Amino acid sequence: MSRATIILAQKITVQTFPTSKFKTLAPRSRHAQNTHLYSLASSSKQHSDMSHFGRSGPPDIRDTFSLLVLNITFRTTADDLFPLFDKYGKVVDVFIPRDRRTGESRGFAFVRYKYADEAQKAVDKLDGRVVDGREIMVQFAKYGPNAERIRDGRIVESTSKIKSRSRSRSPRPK
DNA sequence: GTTGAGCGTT
Repeated sequence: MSRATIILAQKITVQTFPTSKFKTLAPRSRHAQNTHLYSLASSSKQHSDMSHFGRSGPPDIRDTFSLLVLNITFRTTADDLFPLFDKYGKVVDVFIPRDRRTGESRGFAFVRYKYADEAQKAVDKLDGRVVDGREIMVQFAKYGPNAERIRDGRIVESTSKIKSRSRSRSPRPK
């Protein structure tokens, strides 16, 4: 109950965790660099340290439209792509697949938009643009969740399902 | 430390 007890406890804590132990976490932090930086769940734009790995799957892919971004530089990160793509619409998530062993980028990325028209506009505006000295190619993702939505590089889903920005949240049946 | 057609994580 004395202060000496607290000080003793602090010393024990320091001895239990030597500073050398933390070096193992420092070098390979590239894994959290390119993955899922932006999600709707987190209202604020978190930084690279925030990756929802460990949770169950992708953040929130309900009614999103994925774009495939090809021919990007191997050192281009999601932090570089997000400001560029977010200018043309609401970007829900940016994901860069990486090699599981080396952690290197595979040279392409997926950018998910919330609305279809904004995604289409990003394709028109950013396809062929030079990013980090390379000409990127932006197109709708052919495979994956919204494969049936895409025909010939455009969205052919029934427009009744693609509503305007006012998406009313229907009450969830129990 | 490099490379260059392609379609993605729990």
